[in-house]
Amino acid sequence: MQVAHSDIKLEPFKVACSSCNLRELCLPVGVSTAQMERLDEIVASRRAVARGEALFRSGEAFSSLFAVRTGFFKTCVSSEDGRDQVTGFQMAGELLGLDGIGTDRHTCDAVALEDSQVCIIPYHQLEDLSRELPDLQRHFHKIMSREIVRDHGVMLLLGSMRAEERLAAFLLNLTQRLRTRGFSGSSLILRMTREEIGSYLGLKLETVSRAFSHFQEAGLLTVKQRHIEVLNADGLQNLVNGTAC
Amino acid sequence: MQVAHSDIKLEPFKVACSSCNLRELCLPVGVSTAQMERLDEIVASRRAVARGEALFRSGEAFSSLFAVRTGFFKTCVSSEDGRDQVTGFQMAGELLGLDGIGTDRHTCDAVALEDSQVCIIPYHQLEDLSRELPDLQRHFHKIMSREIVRDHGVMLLLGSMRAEERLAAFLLNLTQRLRTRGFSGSSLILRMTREEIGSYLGLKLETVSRAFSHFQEAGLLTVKQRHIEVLNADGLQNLVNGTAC
DNA sequence: AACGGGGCTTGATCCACCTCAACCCACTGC
DNA sequence: GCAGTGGGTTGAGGTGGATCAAGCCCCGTT
Repeated sequence: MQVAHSDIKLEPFKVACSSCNLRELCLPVGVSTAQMERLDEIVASRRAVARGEALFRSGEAFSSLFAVRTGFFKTCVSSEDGRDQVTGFQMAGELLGLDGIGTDRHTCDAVALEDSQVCIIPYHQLEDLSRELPDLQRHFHKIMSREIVRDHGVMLLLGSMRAEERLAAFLLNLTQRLRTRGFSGSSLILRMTREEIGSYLGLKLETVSRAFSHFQEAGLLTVKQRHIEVLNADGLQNLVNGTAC
Repeated sequence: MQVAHSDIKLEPFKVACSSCNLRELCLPVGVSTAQMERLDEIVASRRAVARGEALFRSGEAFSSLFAVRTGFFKTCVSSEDGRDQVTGFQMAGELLGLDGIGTDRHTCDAVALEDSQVCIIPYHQLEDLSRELPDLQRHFHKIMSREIVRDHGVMLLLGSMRAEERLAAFLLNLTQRLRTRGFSGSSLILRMTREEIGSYLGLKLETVSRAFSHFQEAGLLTVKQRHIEVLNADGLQNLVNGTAC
């Protein structure tokens, strides 16, 4: 074993959207290759975030957006009185930090659930560039809009679904996003605890655990720790739709 | 009385952000008076929406944003299986339609809760103009970001608060926004039904009604139909904070 | 004045989820 | 190997809010 300098932390390689395999998922969607060089100029560095570490915390000054390059994050808001709510889980190609634009301060915490890397997108440079590149501007707006639509979907879930429906919807959403990224979509490893899932879904961890067990008994999936094997995605979908009672 | 043409519906007057009394709340915040003339060019018309009527519905093609000029709206999403969730209430100066940017289709319904007027903001023209006016661009981004932050707040509410805490938080939010608009903040008239409040808060209308009655018994406010008089805003705030059990 | 209806209130009962508690399992460090 | 620890499961019992149901109030209509 002659591994040298193995714990490299920051960009040993040039970061470049133009050569990134996530460019069809991430910020550069719709930006021509010629224009992407301009984007490469401003998205010039990466940052490693170890599991459990925060990329940013609520209250910190906002200056950059972050694109998940590898790994997995959660975002959570908390109220003064200590209430805590996971507002989302982010995987490769997804943007973190949009909440900070409104007040120039981050309004939530972003915590890595596994060792991760993010690309740093200096926000003011992005604004400047998006004035020059309409395609970039358009897609950036779409990303923000979709975040709003996603949030509305979560409100629907929290406001009107029962526990098992919520968990089924959550699992289908996860597998869908994994499939978009070229993963199987039937076999997945949860990066978050039952408690974090529960917080996201407005449930207690015991309820999440029971729902998993029940899904397993019903033959919808198998659970082994954090490893989930989805056996009957349609069954989960029916649950979400209220078709199966 | 020599009023002629009194039931004018659409812009008899020139619509102009520059002379609008909502300009400190609405899209033009931060835009200089010189630049505001450019905005006036694209925000050229208004639309009246009668109580109960939809400004737009989920699935319709998206082409414009709307700024509430007068009146009151709700937005709601629904799932295939008929679940319904009110995602927000909008008053003067607030923007409607941001959800449509992501997919070029509206993803929710916007319904007037009283006779209302909106200013029409053709979206592509706004994009074009915001490339020329950095102040406009910046504020537009802030508006979208704040919508995301607001949604996170609703998730916190839906995911971790009990019924009375939710209603208290809702009322404080409403009075806060009314105060920003120059209203008293202690006396308000609800434009929505108990059922709509319940949908927004993830509760049944009976629960909302009981919570109101309980608040009244506790001397926090008086309820007469849709007329609410807040007597003890701090008391409501304590409820939200969990200070008072 | 009577009628009708939508919105609201209130009571009684039920049940989905929470709470509390015990225990298990996988992993880590000694 | 063994103890410690954090995460996960499962059970028993409690409860907040849903559900079901009755009746009221306000208002517009006849």
